Amino acid sequence: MKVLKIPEATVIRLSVYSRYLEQVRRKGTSTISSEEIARGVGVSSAQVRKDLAYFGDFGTRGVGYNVIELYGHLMKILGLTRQWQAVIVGAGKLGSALAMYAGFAQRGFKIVGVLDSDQHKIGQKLEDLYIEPFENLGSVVAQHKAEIGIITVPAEVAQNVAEAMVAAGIRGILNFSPRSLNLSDDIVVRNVDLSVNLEILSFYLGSRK
Amino acid sequence: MKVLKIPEATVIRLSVYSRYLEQVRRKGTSTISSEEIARGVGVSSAQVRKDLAYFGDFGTRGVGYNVIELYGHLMKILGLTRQWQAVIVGAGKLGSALAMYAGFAQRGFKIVGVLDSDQHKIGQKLEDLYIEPFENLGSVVAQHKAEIGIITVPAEVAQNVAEAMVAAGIRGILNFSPRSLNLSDDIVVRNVDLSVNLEILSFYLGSRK
DNA sequence: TATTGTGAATTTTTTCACAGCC
DNA sequence: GGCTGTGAAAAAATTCACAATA
Repeated sequence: MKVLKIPEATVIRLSVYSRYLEQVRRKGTSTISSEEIARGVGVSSAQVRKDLAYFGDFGTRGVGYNVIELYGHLMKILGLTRQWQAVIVGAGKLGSALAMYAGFAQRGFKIVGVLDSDQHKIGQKLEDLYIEPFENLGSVVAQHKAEIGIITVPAEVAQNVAEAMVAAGIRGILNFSPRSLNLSDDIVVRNVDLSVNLEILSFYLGSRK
Repeated sequence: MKVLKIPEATVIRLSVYSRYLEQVRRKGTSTISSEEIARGVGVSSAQVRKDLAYFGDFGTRGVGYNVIELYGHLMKILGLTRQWQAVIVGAGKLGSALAMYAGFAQRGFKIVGVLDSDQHKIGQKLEDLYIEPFENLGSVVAQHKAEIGIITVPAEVAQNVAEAMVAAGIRGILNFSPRSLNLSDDIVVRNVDLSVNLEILSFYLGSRK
């Protein structure tokens, strides 16, 4: 095992492996081979072994991987052995749904604030949170030590919101707006443009009939 | 220009270029260089030219690309000059938000049905749609000629829902559940696991401080 | 025997750099 | 003079294939 730059595709797959293992673990299986993991998530077994080898020798030749152990390693690698605090800016349909989405909490991501600049939305309740004025961003981030920001505002204001987040101390941004953000490169950004994903389906559907 | 296999990364970028051009077009700019597009979306200009070259010679040497023309080409390539009908199965937080999400309609994707098997949800109104029983899947798909299915159900039932979609005639699936789907390979599948994206942020945030 | 870990080979993707053209 | 289109070069990611070993 050598330490070097990890392909982003590897990081994505590690996250996928970890969920698959979580599920395998619940069934009580104690040992698993790279071949089984591969089948479970739809990649090659060599790929699984290569991905894992970036981080250590987790398996036993002739036997496979201990499910609980490997799961633990992956959670550690992914930084999921702690809780992360996140704020959402943009309390439209998507932002509100994400604020209440159970999937995030299950993996240790806690939404500590939902902000918007629309007077009509401010004060509305989303489960146990109230929508707050965007101006509160700095204090919410500071108070809850949030490090992750989720952007669900229209494209036109995404850059401004991103800059405000960075000024407030946010270090990583999940950007649902269809606008590429221009930020200092010590800020980690992931773009999740939902329409892009439908458009990719459209491309492949269109060209095959 | 040669016709050969298009990298998926290229398809993703084409979708991103098309949105950037839409925005440029609204400002009234008539001509744009690969360098400007590159800056606008955060890739290299050679990448932009290479991506476009898979599909044709759209530019003029010494001048650049005609914005409206190039936009039209991209929309055509992506299969977005028509409307697509889509059904959503799973009317939880996420599914309900997606059903009302304006971003899809803006790009020609029309949600024609939202289905769930929970008696408490059936009959509820989501803007101009009513949540229908999952059993209606076949008839909804047939009636509206839906070709795209969006899965927002829990992991345990995702595979079943996917198979029912395929049986109903769906050809492309956007899968928001954290489970890899096992389907005949003439079905186009895109996985959009929202937690995976947060976990990737977590990985990069964790390893840099 | 079964399965990992990993160099080497292969394939894919990106970048370079410049001829060709407006 | 400026910018595209594209072969060639470089870099990155994946697959192969097998020695190592429980």
